[in-house]
Amino acid sequence: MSRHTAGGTIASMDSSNTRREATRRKLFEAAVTLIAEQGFSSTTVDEIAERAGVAKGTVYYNFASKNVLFEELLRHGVEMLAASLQNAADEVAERGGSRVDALDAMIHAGLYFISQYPALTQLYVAELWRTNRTWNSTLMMVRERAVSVVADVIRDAVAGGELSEEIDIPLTASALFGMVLVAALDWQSFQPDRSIDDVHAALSRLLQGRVSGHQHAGGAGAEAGTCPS
Amino acid sequence: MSRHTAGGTIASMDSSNTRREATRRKLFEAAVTLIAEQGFSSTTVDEIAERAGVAKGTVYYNFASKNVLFEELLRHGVEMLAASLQNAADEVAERGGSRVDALDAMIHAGLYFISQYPALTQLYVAELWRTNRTWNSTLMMVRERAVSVVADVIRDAVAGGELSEEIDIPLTASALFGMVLVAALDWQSFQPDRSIDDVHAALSRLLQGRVSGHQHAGGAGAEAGTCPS
DNA sequence: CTTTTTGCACTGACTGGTCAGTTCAAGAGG
DNA sequence: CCTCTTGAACTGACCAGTCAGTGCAAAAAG
Repeated sequence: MSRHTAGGTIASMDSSNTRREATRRKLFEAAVTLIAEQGFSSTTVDEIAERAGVAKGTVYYNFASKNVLFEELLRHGVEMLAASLQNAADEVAERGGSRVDALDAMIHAGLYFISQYPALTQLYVAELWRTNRTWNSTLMMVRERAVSVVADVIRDAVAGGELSEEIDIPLTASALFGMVLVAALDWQSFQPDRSIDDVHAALSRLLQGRVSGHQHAGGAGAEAGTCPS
Repeated sequence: MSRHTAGGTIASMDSSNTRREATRRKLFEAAVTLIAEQGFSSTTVDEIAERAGVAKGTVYYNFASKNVLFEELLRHGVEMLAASLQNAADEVAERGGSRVDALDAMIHAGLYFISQYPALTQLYVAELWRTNRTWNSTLMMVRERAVSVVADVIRDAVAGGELSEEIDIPLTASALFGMVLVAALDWQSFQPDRSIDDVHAALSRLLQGRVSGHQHAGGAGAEAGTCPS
């Protein structure tokens, strides 16, 4: 019989109240910053424990291994990001905005997320394209989860005629994702004083093709030389 | 004593066809793939030596330490990339193309470079935004070197009236860089069969604002450029 | 009410293994 | 003969994971 709470099953789910859950959260927080700074391999479990203010044994009481701690961290993080992006898109849809507006809102949400969790973002970028790593499948899933939110909106926009049918949906989603990712990391690293709206406006401008002053007036040659055929 | 290596950095510059230089190149090649796969910390010097087909002692005869080997690798790699981008831009300029054409050519050159040196690219992405690392200043320099090539062309384009004066040059350069980087890594990782021109066309389309089907009146004219099929 | 039991959550010294870097004598090569 | 390479043995630091033990609050027993 479990002496604590009535049902053991529920007790383990019950996230916010238990002492254990608080410890896990502290460990996540400690791990994410340390790993973002130093990388996974050069971050020691002792460091994580110290930063979290617990003993090393506690880490192993709460997570099966350093690897498992990291995987759960990745999963937890990407759920937050995906939810945040999805939410931004949904809000625009409810308000009756277009899909393109939704994409724009997602860029804003992405920028906001990165500004809130810069360490988590650094960490993803650093690990996402690495091969031969034990947690590769987790990383795959994580990437898919994030990019597909963007791809879905693009797909809807194409279906609704808002975007050209000729665009390459997965590639465009990736490119968009990368654009926001790298621009945001540079923003955070090198121009942290700029406002999010400022950065957002710059990216929007780039995307909407309003970068060029006199568009394609005479510049039809933009890719004339590059087309193979 | 091992000081001959430290002092011999310059000496090794002039001798480009010595036996030693060949060994160094083999070590670079071995190191870049291993580190891209596993990360710096979890790649051992023994592994690098084995992959390069030399003895461990040789590694330390040629490089002062594992760290120094890595730093020289980073420098060497970014010089190749910067030269490649610059070259693409210069060729367009010589042919009398516009700056926007030069940007487009740089995207192509970037894609090509990444397809040629995927491991090097992975490695940069993984390390570029990391803080608190011994070789941080090297990384800073490396990033600056690469992005500034792009930024310079954008600046010229703005000065020449080809691009709007309202664009944010450094941020746009970063965003562009990130777009190509992430799209290329996804291409290599998940759709390696696609041709470079196909990927290039998709990115050009995204950039030129011709993604949207009926948004900008100006974009309609050039729509013929659906090169891939 | 008090005493005892139970077991969760946590502790931190310890272990066994790994790895960067060293050393050096014996070649290889040009 | 001087530069470069080999290969193996060695050192010492560092680190993931273990385990015997502690503290505590709630439940059971008295």
